[in-house]
Amino acid sequence: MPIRVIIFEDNDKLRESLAYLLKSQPEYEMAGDYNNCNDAATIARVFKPDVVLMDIDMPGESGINGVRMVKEARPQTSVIMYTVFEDDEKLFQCLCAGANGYLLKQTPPQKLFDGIQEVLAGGAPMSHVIARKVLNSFQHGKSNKYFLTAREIEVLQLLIKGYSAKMIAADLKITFDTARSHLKNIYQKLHVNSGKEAIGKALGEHIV
Amino acid sequence: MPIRVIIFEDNDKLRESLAYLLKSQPEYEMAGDYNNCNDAATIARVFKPDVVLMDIDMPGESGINGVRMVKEARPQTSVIMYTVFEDDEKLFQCLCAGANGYLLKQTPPQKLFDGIQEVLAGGAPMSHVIARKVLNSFQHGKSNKYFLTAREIEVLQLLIKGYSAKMIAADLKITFDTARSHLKNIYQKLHVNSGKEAIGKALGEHIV
DNA sequence: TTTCCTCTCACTCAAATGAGTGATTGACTT
DNA sequence: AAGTCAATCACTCATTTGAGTGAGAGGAAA
Repeated sequence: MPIRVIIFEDNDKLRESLAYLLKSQPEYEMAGDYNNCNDAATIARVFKPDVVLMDIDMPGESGINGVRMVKEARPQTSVIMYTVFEDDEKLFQCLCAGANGYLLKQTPPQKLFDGIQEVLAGGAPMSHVIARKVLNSFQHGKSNKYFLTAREIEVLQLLIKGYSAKMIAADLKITFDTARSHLKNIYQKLHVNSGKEAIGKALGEHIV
Repeated sequence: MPIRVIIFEDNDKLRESLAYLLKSQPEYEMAGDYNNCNDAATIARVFKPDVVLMDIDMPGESGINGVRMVKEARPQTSVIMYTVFEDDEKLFQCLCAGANGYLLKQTPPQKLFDGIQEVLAGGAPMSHVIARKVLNSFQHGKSNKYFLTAREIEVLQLLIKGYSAKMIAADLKITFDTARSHLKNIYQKLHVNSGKEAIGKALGEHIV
């Protein structure tokens, strides 16, 4: 019995070439390919795919919601994210939404096929970079979903105590500029634009 | 049966004149007067006072701990704080420690006697200023132990959302300077020196 | 009536902050 | 050997912030 695959990908060329590749392999059956995932739930229910390849950035519903919809409609379907982005935040959201794998588009087709086999075997195919990030997120005890480094967490903790950049620098025995550099990186990872927002987010989401 | 009173007050003159006043009234019995409350627990247990007059700022154990000790040693003893300070923070701490009344030292002796009667009748003698503060602290739903005004709470909530002074001003339709004015007042009441600290304290102590 | 408090607004000044950019080092991976 | 990444440091620039001080208007309380 061939493996039923559905693709959600708004880039027409990429989607079609992927579909062509899969169709050319006897062990796969293309059950459909779409340039948006607005009806992902229905599609999953009707065509009962074994595997879904899902892009993240698509017009209309994002692939993140796409995962959610597919998984709610048909939990036994495996969903593999297939995207150029390795955005930490989106990565985490996809995993929370129930994605079973996360491959970057730089992945060569053969690896993609391997990934499909792996996910069907109960595995979790991930690009190396992604895998490390996921693992790291569990090392630190907290819910470090923004992938802050150990040093950045230190800095964030001091920031929450109300320390200024100068005080943080003194406390950690680093330069003023280094402290500010860490702060800037933290703000980026947390998607905020100020220390105040960072503190609010950190305390609100129990990052530290 | 005379009312047994004990005074804890480090100002010798004030303590002695209070003691003298009380001794001159037949309905009161001075059970002791001390310039510190380090042994307040023992004293309360041994002399079983009906009422304790307690200063806040004393060498050694503070009057705040004094209240706690007396109340733990002998819960049926009524404790009246008698102090020059109307510091919001200390006021709150005293109330939490179990004080039954809070009179300012500007209170004339006659009012002090009235207060003693009131507390024995199950009342809660408080200077007017104090009374209002205590009431206000319950109007706003939260644990507003820093006596922030309604407006200040609004501002604080926006601050926690990461708003800058400029954004707060726009949101509340007030001037930039007024917004900053509120912020400065909030920092004072919260005993902090920056918005970051204020956010930390507010979220940490569930003020909002 | 007078006092007190809250909210409002204004001005100044030094310091802190956010942003942008770039560079070096060392560790670890591939 | 080449590449990636964390951590370190540096310099600039416009903006924001904390502080200090002062003041007026309206309302509630004594």
